[in-house]
Amino acid sequence: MSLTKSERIKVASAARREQQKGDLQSTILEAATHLFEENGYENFSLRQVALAIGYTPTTIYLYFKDKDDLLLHVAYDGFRLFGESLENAYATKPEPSERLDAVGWAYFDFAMSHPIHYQLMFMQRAEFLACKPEGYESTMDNSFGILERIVQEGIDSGLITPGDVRTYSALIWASVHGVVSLALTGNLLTYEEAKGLFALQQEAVHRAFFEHSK
Amino acid sequence: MSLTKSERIKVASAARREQQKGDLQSTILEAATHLFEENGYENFSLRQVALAIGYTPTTIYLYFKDKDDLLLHVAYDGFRLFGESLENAYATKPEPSERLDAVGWAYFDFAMSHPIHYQLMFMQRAEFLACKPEGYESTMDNSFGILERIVQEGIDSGLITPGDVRTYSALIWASVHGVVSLALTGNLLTYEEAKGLFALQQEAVHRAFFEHSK
Amino acid sequence: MSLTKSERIKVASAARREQQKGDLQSTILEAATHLFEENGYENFSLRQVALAIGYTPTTIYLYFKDKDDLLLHVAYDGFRLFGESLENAYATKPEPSERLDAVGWAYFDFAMSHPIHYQLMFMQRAEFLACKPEGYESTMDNSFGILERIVQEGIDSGLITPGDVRTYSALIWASVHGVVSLALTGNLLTYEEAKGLFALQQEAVHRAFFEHSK
Amino acid sequence: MSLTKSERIKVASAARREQQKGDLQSTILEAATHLFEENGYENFSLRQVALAIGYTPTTIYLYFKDKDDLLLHVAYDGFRLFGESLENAYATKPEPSERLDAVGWAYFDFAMSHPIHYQLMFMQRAEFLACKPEGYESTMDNSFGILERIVQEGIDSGLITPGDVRTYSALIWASVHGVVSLALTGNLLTYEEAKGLFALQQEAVHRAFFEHSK
DNA sequence: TATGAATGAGTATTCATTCAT
DNA sequence: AATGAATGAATACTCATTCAT
Repeated sequence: MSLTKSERIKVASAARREQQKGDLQSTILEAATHLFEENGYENFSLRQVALAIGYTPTTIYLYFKDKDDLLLHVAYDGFRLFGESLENAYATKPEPSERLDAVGWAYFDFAMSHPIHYQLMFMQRAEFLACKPEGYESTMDNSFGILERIVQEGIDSGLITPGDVRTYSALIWASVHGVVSLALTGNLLTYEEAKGLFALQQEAVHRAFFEHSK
Repeated sequence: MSLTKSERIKVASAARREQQKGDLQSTILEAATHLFEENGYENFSLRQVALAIGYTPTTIYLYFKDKDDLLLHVAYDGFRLFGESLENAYATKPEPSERLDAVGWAYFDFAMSHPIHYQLMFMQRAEFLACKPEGYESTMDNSFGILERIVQEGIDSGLITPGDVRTYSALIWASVHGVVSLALTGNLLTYEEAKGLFALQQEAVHRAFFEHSK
Repeated sequence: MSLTKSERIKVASAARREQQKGDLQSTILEAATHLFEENGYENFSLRQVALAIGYTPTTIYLYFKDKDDLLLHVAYDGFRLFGESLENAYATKPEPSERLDAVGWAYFDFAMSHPIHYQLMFMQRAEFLACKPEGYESTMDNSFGILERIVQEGIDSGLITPGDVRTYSALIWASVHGVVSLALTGNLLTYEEAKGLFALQQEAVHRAFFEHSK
Repeated sequence: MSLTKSERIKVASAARREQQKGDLQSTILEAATHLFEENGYENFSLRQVALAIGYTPTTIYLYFKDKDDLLLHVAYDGFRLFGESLENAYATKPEPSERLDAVGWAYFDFAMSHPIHYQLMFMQRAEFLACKPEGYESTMDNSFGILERIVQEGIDSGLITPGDVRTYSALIWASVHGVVSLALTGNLLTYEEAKGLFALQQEAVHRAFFEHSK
């Protein structure tokens, strides 16, 4: 395009403001999330976010400390959604075994429908797991916590051989993360293959932990 | 130092040429690999590679199509080393069960001692798995092939319940990849924790596949 | 901290208002002076001043025309303090010769204990000497005036060879300024060296002007 | 102007190359020096230098490490010229006393005809005195050295009371620097006033050091 | 085979300032 | 009297890449 930088900004600037219902912070966050999912981690830039919403790059600094802060918020929106999905899945079933199953599939579904997000959260910037931007609850702890809760429930009800809850949970997590992350990188697996694999993985986890429940 | 970029290149240019025994392609590749492991994926740049070996950035284009091509070769060196490690491990044992164990630990060791490489190969640019640069054999297929070979041997000798070899192998791979990739991202696990987890994972895999071998 | 700029302002905004006894103009000026002495001329910014006192940058424009105006006032506070120091030194002694000595050392001490200020006043923005912001008396004239007064007194009492008072004063000023400004720039002299040099300079000035007083 | 950034560059780019006789390094340095003298220390920017010579900002980095390195070279060109002027003045006279006089006026003349340079060298970035970019001799040491040489000669020939050569020299330097730097900052003195003052200063220095030579 | 010279696009960030409220 | 929202311009710097030689 043969438009000056400022011209391009003005054009975009015209087309905005109507969609600017909520506050700008949300607008930025949405745009950022969208662009992030479109361009991936490496090509994500503040400038593009600004351009996309028709504001000056400077403006973003009024709502987010810096690029990383914005990215952290993008990630955290993922954590929240992720946590909610798992929580919902957990709530749909009464039994530890079924719960593990449901939560597992919720995990899988989240990863498959928000692949870029999943990668940001668990593969590229996993250290975000440790930060909590203001106004957010630590949903990650909750997410992993669900797993631990289920395992504990399993042990309490005699379905799972007693052992270190944290280790058990980590093992389960690693299992599902393995399939999922393979599925997400490099088109190694089709969705169907990934699904089939995950189903087997789930079975294996169940067999490993709930064997004597039969 | 207060040296211009071009000056710095000249300085480096002086100190080279003697180590330039083999052809330049290898020299570049080695330097690239080294710098890549040092700086990581995001901070890897052609200029630094050029600087490191005392050549102009331009020169690199005589041997590699572009940055990505160079990176592909870096990855492939990883695949070759990876393949050899697994192959060696395989060769040390006669039994399928032991072989799976040995190969698994070789896998773990490779990932832990070449974390950046592992991430490039299997997490960041896993699509490289599908490309084969000229002059390379598809060593990846070989690597995954080892797994398939072991599984097939297990089935043949009646230790593993017959089934889809490819699926079985993928399942095993996903399991180990899960622990390893968790261990590599974001300081979520210490080396010791990762090792412990991997041991458990190995056990689980064995139980799942070789259960009736006892 | 991961606080947005506007958030940080709000936080600061909370903790203020109690210290805001006098009018805001003074508060701003104090903070500006402080920050200026801390960060130096080049890194002095309105935003930081605003942040420091818990007000919006905009607010500063209600009390000062622009950045330069604020800086001018900062400088003028320096001039006032400077003038007072010299005046005090002058008052401590009855004799022209002693007065010159005392005033000289007051000059030196001011420069050494307010180096950033001295540089602003006499080296970076010496044109400020010519401006008088509203509500200020031209204290600079007073400062230089002291010198002229002393010289005049010296001439009147026969201690100094009659001559152009203004020129004599300028000469003296240049002498002390020479040592002081060398001492302030670039770590060329230690404090002790500067002090020694200044003492010699003072002697030279005395010899030059009060020679026949003995 | 309503020109795109790249358009403006191209326009300038057209008008160059003919003046580009020597190598680009010199061209850049000249332009930098010119712009520096025009805009002063604070408004000196790499972009403008690039624009001025019709090259991309990037190009400058091929010849200078960074902004400061360029500035250092600008300063050093000043030091060289300065040193040569003093050296020449020194060479014109056989006698210490005359030499001091000649060198003093050379000093004054340099400062008056390269005011911005003088400020960079001795007032803003006096720490440059300590650095020597490659390919340059430390001309500053030489410059101050001339002073010391003269003083030593004066002592040797019995014209100057024996004493610490370095201190004597520093004292003289401070004296001339005092007048000069006053003259350069803030339009406090006209050229004529400065000149008159300097003449007096010179006299004073002579009287102080060569008194008994008569 | 290799270089030297140069580009163009892009990056995050900071600043003084304005305007409507 | 003070703010919130936003701007526009600028900055240093780095990168992959190309082209003529």
